[in-house]
Amino acid sequence: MNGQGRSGGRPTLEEVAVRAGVGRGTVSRVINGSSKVSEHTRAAVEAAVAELGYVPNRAARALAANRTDAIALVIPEPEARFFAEPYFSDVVRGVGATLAETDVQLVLTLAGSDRERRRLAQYLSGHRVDGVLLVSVHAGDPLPELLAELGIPAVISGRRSADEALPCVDSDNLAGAAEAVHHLLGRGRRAIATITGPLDVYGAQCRLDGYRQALAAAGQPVAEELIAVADFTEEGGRRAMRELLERRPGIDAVFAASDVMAAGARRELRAAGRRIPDDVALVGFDDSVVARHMDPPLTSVRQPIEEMGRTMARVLLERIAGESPEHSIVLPTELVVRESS
Amino acid sequence: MNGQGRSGGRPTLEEVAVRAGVGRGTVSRVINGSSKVSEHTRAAVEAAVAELGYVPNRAARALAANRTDAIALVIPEPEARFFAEPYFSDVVRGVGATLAETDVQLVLTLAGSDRERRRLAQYLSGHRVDGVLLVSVHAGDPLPELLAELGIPAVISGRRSADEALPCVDSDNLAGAAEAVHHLLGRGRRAIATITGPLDVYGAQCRLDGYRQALAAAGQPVAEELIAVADFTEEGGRRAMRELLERRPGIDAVFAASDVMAAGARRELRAAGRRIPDDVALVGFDDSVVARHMDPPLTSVRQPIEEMGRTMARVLLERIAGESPEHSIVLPTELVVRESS
DNA sequence: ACACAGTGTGGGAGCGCTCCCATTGGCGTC
DNA sequence: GACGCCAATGGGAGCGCTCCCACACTGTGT
Repeated sequence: MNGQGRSGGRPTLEEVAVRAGVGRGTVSRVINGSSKVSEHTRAAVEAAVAELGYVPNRAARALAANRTDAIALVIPEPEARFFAEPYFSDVVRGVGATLAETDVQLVLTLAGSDRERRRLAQYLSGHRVDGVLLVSVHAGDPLPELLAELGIPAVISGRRSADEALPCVDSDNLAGAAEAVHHLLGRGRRAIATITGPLDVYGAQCRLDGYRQALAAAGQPVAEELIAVADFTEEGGRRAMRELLERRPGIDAVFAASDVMAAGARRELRAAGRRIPDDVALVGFDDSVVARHMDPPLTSVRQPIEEMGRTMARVLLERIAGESPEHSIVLPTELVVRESS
Repeated sequence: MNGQGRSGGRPTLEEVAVRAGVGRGTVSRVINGSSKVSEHTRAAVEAAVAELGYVPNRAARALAANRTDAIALVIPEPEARFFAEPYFSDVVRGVGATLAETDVQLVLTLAGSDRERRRLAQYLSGHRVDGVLLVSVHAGDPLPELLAELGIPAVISGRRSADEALPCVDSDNLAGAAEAVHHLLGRGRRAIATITGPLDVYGAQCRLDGYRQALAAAGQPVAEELIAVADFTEEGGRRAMRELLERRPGIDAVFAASDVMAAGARRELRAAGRRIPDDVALVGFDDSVVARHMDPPLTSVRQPIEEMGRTMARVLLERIAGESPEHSIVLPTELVVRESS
């Protein structure tokens, strides 16, 4: 269409300045949308930018301004796997959506093995990103402390406890679980069991609390024998279901704290000759693919994962900009009712 | 543990040089593992690096060396969705695994909407990455040409035709499909239908060819009425199945070119009162979560997605380094047999 | 008439690295 | 013993940007 700068390489700020008949500083001001530039000059610069097809050199900018315009999304690999399958892509989509409006790069960092985590720590020490998004942090994880120490802005999703030092964005695990149980009560179920995740995971704890609260709110006693602890895996869900059936054969509903565990429970129920939902109603959590394709399709609590991604990115950008927004954000869940209940 | 550089900020090359009692150039050579440095000097520099906790400033390096040490993974969002759910995370894991051994960053770029694709083109024009990984490129996509024009190294997965200009890494769609059909033949099935993806997608075409070849190899005629074209969606699979049953009620096996379409087909078969696998055997493609959790669990063709990611990254790095490795790599698939066949 | 803000604006001084040329010193050679 | 050669090293010159100080100019008040 037009010459992209005669002398070979990409055009530089300097060249734009010459072309527009102004100084470097002025072009820089225009590029950065900054303050005081006369309307006339601004127009001239913008024209020159357009003609030359000027794109700022990110490295030079980073070097001079001592920032990178990049944030890292840390994925603790092993977890990401069972944490509901589309979770990962949904988070990325959400984060991406927010970043699309800025000029910030998303750098993906996998930290599965211990070796990789060490690399990551090293990496972050190099201050190669302006901020960090942490997904599904685990109990003994040193990363949050490291980040705090290095003074790198960070936002967590899947907090480790009620009082997390870093800002958090989470879904309302408690309310979601409560809604699920409330729904089962509404269907006339009375012997409602629950299969929980590992209770040292805060989210799992919240879901159990939600279960308790919903029963309490309905004036129902909470029988401890109706609570089975599992580990978010299918096999764990199955085992838990077996225990529950042994302890209380009369169960007529199960709230599983994840779809995958619900899938395990379903297999066990089948094996025991229980029909779903006729004999036992089943509700899961996550609303993952598994839920949609289960037989019968599984009623499940949907988390607004993409929105969580968007929100996390937004909060992080605000933090980086030096604003101190809300410390903890809880997003509402939604019960998706299907044939299993 | 030790002082991280007394004067506040991160230590610089210069400071390491002073500390080691050598010149900047020498330190640079050591850092970059480059050529001629005496054993003695190298040791001194390495000691200084360790003591100071020196980490090279990426921006400065990028600016001076005119490279970025970053590659982009372009995700055409809308596609990524139905292209088997874990696809995305598996590719990322593979790519990450390869990059973990280098010092190259993975920058994630979503390009769902047309607007985003334009942004992306703009972005790439800025030469902000050393290379690009393209996943699931579509027929009319201008990206590959743009990249070629800009002279940016790139690698594609999911090529658009047999002779793609850019280097490709794909799974062996044809052989995978053939194996699936062969398997059905081995189970004694004779009226084997297939549900294909959109035939302007090269991979879908290959799978259909595999179906044809397997039948031909077994001396079976290929009846066109046993071929139904769909679109990789569940609903499409369902419709295709309905057509097939109308055209040829005696079908005793179906090879669907994706698990999601197989799920659609299963629903239709159920509705028609056909039992799986007793009346009709069903085989899918992708070996996604859907397959594992279907009822009955679905036999499916597994693609080595993570390995594809690893390979793509490897090939791209080689390209960037100026080597010209294999142009097109085809990775073997694997049939995972479950109860549906 | 003068001083004094207040806008816009130009351009020097780096940011921390790589590239590459110049320099050093040790050693083999005729 | 002078010469050449090469491995090893030092350090200047940028890379393209942002930051910020200094310098016009224009007005306004006295």
